[in-house]
Amino acid sequence: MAHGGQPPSGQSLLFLTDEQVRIGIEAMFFAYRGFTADPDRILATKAYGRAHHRAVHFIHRSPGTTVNNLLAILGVTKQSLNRVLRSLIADGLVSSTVGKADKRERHLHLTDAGAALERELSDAQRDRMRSAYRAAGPEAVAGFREVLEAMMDEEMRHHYVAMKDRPE
Amino acid sequence: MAHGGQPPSGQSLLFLTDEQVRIGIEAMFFAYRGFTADPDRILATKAYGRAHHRAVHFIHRSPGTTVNNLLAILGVTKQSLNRVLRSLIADGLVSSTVGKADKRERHLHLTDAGAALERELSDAQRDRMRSAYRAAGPEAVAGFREVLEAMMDEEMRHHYVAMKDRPE
DNA sequence: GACAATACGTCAGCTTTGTTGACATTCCAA
DNA sequence: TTGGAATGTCAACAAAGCTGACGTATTGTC
Repeated sequence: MAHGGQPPSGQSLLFLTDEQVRIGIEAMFFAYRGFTADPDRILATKAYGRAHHRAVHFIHRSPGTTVNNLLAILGVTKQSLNRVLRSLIADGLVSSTVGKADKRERHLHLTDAGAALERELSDAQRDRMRSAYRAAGPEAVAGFREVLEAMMDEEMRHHYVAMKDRPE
Repeated sequence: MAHGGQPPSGQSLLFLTDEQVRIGIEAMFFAYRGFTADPDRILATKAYGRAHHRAVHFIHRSPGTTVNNLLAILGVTKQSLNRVLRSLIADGLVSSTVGKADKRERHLHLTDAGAALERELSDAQRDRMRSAYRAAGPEAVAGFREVLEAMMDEEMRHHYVAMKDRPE
């Protein structure tokens, strides 16, 4: 199981030692904290949480998406998502309209106010991400994304690739 | 603020467009889910949660660490950490010993049972991380870590660098 | 047309993990 | 000896996840 300080089988595999992998694990932990810190600060002033941010983000990204589709992307139960959507709709940030082809479906859109919140949150998160990108350089960014993509569950990778390949 | 589809000022800055940065944000979101998925599955069978995993991980990493130090690394309140530590101590996974130099401090160590749990969780998480590393290659891994480090808050980066530079 | 499946919403109750605030204890240091 | 730091505990609460059950509207199928 490759425990302890055993030598790697070749020079080119040094990056696969337990020690190297552990550093990556800790990097993910500490970086994710930074990743969410700025939006969290904004949300705390508005009685919303990270769950609201995620919903707003993906509704912005896929306008008109259905509840079921959002459920699959976020990976939570409908009861959990419903609680979030209810407050966003009640506060006039998200609109829910009955589907034309299939009237069972609800299509979700951001209102102007919802779009404003989305932009405020995204700006904060993007600023940090952009700084990190600039500090690390384009080749590092390419590697960053490759490793993250390889780390995803199969289903999440499908969602990710589909969104990535669809221009904004 | 670089909104919309405006052209970047130069070819080399293409990776800094809002679109590129947004892809990175979504990659972080989806990848973090995979990152925690395997340990979460194991923890669910043991009446523990992610908070227990984090405590066990960093106690393993810094044997004898104090409660205060752990608090700074984990970034939670002492009450929240205390709840987790109490159950780990009660279950015989962690030992808490009064400090020799400063008897106010408690030094935390994993017991044999605690070390066994740590290894079980780390093995699962490392397997996925190692697969991702192998799939992406050493240069991608270097970029991955550069971007993550640049994304951290200043204080977290200090913790990270200190741990990174201290061999296991 | 009857009936099963789907999409959505909601109620109730529970868990984990975070938060504040208040307060006691122990110990070090000025 | 007194003040402050480190630790721990109790209580109350909130965010955000979960399961299970149920209702309604709509759609697809036999």
